[in-house]
Amino acid sequence: MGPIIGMSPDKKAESPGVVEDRAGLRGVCGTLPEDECAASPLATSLDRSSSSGDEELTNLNWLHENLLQNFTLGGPEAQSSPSPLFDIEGNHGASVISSTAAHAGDSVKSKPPFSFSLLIYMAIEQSPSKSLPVKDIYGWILEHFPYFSSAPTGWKNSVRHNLSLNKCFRKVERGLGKVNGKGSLWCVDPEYRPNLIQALKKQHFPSTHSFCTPPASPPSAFSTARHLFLQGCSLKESDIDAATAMMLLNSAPGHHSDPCDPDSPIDLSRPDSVLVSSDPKQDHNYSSSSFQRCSSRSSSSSSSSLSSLDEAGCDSGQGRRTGSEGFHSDEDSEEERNPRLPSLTVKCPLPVKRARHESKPELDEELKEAAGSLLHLAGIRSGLDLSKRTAKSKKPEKQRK
DNA sequence: CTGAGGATAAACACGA
DNA sequence: GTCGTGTTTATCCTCA
Repeated sequence: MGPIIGMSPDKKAESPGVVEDRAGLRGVCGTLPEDECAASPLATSLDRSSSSGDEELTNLNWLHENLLQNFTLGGPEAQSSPSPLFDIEGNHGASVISSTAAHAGDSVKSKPPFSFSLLIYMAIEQSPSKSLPVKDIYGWILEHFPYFSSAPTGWKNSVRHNLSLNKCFRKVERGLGKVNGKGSLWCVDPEYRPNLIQALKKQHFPSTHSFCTPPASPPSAFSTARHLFLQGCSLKESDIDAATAMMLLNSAPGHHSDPCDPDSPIDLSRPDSVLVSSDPKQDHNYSSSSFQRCSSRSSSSSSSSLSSLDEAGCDSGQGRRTGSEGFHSDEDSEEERNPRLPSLTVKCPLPVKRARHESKPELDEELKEAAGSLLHLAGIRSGLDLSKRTAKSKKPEKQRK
């Protein structure tokens, strides 16, 4: 799936000048110590990009090099961290993303080599609270990708479009009863995080294999970067499959952290936080088709288990329409039956999923507990009336022409 | 050629 | 009424 990487670099690629680029670099350096910034690979990246032009967009050497350096900078602890990307305490993830975004941003005065989904993802992940209002997302993107400062305002529309359409992103109401007002917070649906990561790692590199089994001599710069990236995330394809299986067998509702609660970071090393399908048909997540192209050959093992998951109707429950976005699933119809729930409602890997593995009463109990906890965290009263909430959440039928 | 993913544009609704 | 935000639809482009 080229577009993620390509992102039509040629379309509006030529615009912001060096001055803006520098501005972008400044913004980027804001995330780094000054001395580091001075000696930063960013500079070289910038220089390189300035001199090499837009064709560099599809050349992710910058990412490779900078990621490598970033990991090096991160030191042993960073590398040993089970999940640096999502290690909220350590914030390694933030630095990785920051660096990645920064390098991407300053390495181009043209469009960043990331899809909007990834940009949004990075923005949100970089925020302390792991949730941002669109405005801040705009700001983050502008800060790290100066290209957009001079780009037509349509990109904001695209951002909103992505937020709305992509299942990866969930809206979190800032206050109770504020269902449709301005300024909702957006967070990354933990269920899709692995997929976003996959999108990142698979970006531009069709060969999953190269990632899983890093060759002595890198087949390509980015595959190495991906490898390192994934090392950092402790997330490998095999892990994903294993995680899926584990989830089926062991996951308990209580394990599901509040997706939008910064205090309950998603540990990717935890099976239940990794709901990823490697199976193209069951993959209703990020860039399913690209995954299909990239990895379907390598993992059909998880398809059966995932299909049972999907059959059970485990979705975000938001009933987001997939449209032409990257989240197609066979249970789209299920989503339609299950219209979008208010954010912070229990989302779920849920019980339904495991209906075939557990007795129903136990299941309901767990569901209630989990939902109650989440609602409590969210400050929402927990009168777990899912059906009611579902109905309520259903936006008043918009009378569209 | 086809299908999928992604980008973009536009229209519309809603709330502040 | 305006603006920002969120949703939805349509269209185009690129890539495998």
